[in-house]
Amino acid sequence: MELASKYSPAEVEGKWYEYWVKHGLFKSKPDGREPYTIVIPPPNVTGVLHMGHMLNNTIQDILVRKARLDGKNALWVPGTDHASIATEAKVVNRLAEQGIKKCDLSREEFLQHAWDWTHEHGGIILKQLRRLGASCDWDRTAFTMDEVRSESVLRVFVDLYRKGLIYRGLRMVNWDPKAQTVLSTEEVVYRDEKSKLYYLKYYVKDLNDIKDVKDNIIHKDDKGYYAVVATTRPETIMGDTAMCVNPKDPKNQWLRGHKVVVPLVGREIPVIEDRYVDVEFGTGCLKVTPAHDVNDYQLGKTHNLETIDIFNPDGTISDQSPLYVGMDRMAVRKQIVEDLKAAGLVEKIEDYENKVGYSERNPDTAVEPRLCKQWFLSMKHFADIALPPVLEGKIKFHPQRYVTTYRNWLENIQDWCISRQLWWGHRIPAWFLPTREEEEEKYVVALTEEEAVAEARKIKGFETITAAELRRDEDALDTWFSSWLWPISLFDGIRCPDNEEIKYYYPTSDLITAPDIIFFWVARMIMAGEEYMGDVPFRNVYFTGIVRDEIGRKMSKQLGNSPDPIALMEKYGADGVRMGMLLAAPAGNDILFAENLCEQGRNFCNKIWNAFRLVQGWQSADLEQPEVNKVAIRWFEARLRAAVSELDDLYGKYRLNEALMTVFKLFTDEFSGWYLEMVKPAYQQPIDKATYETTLQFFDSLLKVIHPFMPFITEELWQHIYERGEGESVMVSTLDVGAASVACPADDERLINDFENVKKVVAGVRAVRNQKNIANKEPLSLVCLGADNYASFDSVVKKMSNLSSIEVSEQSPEGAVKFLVGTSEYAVPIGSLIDVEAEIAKQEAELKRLEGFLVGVQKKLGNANFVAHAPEQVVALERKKQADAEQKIAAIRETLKTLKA
RNA sequence: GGGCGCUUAGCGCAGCUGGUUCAGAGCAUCUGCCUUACAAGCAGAGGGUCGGCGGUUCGAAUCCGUCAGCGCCCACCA
Repeated sequence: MELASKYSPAEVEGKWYEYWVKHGLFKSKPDGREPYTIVIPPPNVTGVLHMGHMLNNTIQDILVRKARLDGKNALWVPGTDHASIATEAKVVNRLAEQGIKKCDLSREEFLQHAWDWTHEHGGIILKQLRRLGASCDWDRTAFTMDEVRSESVLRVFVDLYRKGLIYRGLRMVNWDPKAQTVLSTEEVVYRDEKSKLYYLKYYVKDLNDIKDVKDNIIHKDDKGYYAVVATTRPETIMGDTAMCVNPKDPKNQWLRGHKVVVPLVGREIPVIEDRYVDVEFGTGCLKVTPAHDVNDYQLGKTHNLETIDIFNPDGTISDQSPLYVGMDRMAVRKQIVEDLKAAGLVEKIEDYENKVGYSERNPDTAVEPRLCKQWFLSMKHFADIALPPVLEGKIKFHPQRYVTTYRNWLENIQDWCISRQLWWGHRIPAWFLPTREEEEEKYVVALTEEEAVAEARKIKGFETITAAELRRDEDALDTWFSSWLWPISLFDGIRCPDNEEIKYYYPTSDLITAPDIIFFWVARMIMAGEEYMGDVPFRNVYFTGIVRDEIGRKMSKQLGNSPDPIALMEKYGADGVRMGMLLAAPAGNDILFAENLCEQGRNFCNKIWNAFRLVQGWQSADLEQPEVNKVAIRWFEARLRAAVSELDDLYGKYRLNEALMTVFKLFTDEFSGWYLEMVKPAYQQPIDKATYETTLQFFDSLLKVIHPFMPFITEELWQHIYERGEGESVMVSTLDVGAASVACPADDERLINDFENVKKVVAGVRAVRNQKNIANKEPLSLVCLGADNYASFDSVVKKMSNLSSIEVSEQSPEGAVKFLVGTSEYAVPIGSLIDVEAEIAKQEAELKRLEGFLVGVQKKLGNANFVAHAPEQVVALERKKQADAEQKIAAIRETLKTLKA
């Protein structure tokens, strides 16, 4: 078979992916083997693959493929998330493009549109993952809103309600005026913002004269006495129902017991006193708007203040306000400042920097604190059960430092607001009973309408109620309220807790995710796992970094700095991109992605491809095995074994980029650069059978070792290197590097170490060629001065540096360049080519370096304290260093003597 | 305001409980090679007083303190 000199991924990737799927190689069923399970962090159902997914899923695929090769029953479960708020926003936008408003549609009609959208776009991202090589068991593809998952969510809601952990209550919550829904505290992102601090005048009512003015700071103008209130949000003054000062504040004593007038609005409000107010901030006077600020709400409760909600859900001013009704809050801020100025009610305006909360999903929308009745989950209990497994190491975080983050969050946890004013999601299984307006609301929580009716009939006065009279809560649940069940619900462990699958696959092995959802998702999965399975949902959590561009900016659509993953894969091949991603991704650090990293991946593919071309072109014959081949094989066997055990260690520590680097060097340097060059027969000459067969075995092993990182090219070549049966695949093969048969691992180690020195000898000769411009074709000879310490590798040195002979001599020949490897000295006679001056300079430089080194060692050994305190081995080592250095120095002096003679 | 982490070669990083000639590999750079597997390659080379200062120690990139710079997370000061 004639092969192109370049690997072309496009021709092989699709083919092998189909092959894997066709033969069900990604599938898993419970059996007697040890399970290895990963559940995918479900991407948004309408999402499109981005670089973050690429990184995350590459890592998952590597781990799952590695587990398969280790003979485990590996399962990677795919699925998508309905992403309630994000998807609903997209649907609303699309409808808007068609001129349809959400409010004009019934719930059913809207949901129909949402499902249409889901069916249209849903799964695009999963198809894209196939392109990457993701070895998911696709038959198990789940959706957080499919039947099993939905029923699980509702059951859990009902269960937690009955356990008293879910409650409904009026609380100050975070409101997203654009999405028009409440958000959890975790969904609010605070950003530093340059704003203004407005100092407004609140005139004091009925105050004409002030008696005791000591320490007080009093403002007065021709309209009378006034207090000054600093605020960043002047538009909320319409909701002011008090002004507050600290009772201990000396400068504001004069305001105690008075009433002040809200500027522009004209409403009289009392001056209340509370220690909460910071005396140092602004003027020490705080305006209190209980409806629109969390702290003000608390003050309002303590001081029994009126609450005036001046905002509509969409962020416009409500008719509760005397002014600006119907205007948007942001517009009002501008307008009211103008109006206040015009009325002379602004004392001053200062530049100010403060933090403003924005909706995580609508980054341009400032969140509005709002008083709302919502459903909450009590978190204390969950924090209590979720903390120990992580602190005790039953779940390991990689990197470990996230344990602290996790603990801090759990120790200060707030109740979770789980209701959302959205339609796209799991509708809350609560039904309201008909009540009169002034009555407290009555409701029942049940899995179905029938059960709800039954429940309702138990309530006194509603014994004959019918389904038609019940009104189901319109709201949906927070998306994460379904995601937190994912590792359980995927195996139907909520509905059927004793089924075979959940018992086999749970707890899952590894979770691969980004650190920004540690609270949203990771922590809550642990809670749900402990609550419903009584066990952790996974053993390890590997936190990936954030994918940034090469100058460190977060990749985003707005910046346009995010490459299209599909285009990248077309250009470099999926394997190349996988390698590129991983090269940039040390565990726990952000990854600075640059396209040239994919180039490196592509180049590596090419390297493997060409190594295969070489081996594949060999003809084997019944020849005696040359000595050099025997040595090469012994060495590479040892080298491969060492690499395999090193890899196991690195995988265990989740240092995948280092593992990849190990594999890369093993193949490029050790195998291609050394092994193949050693056994390579002369052009068009046959190779002996034994070497040929061993080489194929090595290649086979190497492909297995590389496979988790680069599944496609390894499959392609693995299929060609030997005759394979239909359905066979490198991904389910087993790796045997004969580790068990090694009588003495130390032998391997010594062999590898010796070989490293042999490489240095070869490099020494090559360096001579380089300096003297001696072509590789021209054979040289090598003289080992004193003794040939690596005589058993002579055949290697000869072949690799093209030597005609290796001799041992006490005397250096005339016109030779010398070099040291360890303490052994070598000479390469080059006759008239020698540049005596240059050689002297070089040797003298080396001499100087060694003498300096020797002085350091001697100083150390001359220090009585060192000799007395340091461990014996360390001292012995220093002595050896000294002896070695002295020996080398003597050798160089000798060389210099002959050079100068 | 609290917490966590980072600072080692031009770049992104490794260096585990202090001691192998420990100051490293990869990429980039430079030099020489189109040597019949691979120029998407091969053979070589240069490059860092391990952020500053102080301490512990016989010995510090490694441990401790401190300062500086950077980053992340959490927090209701208007």
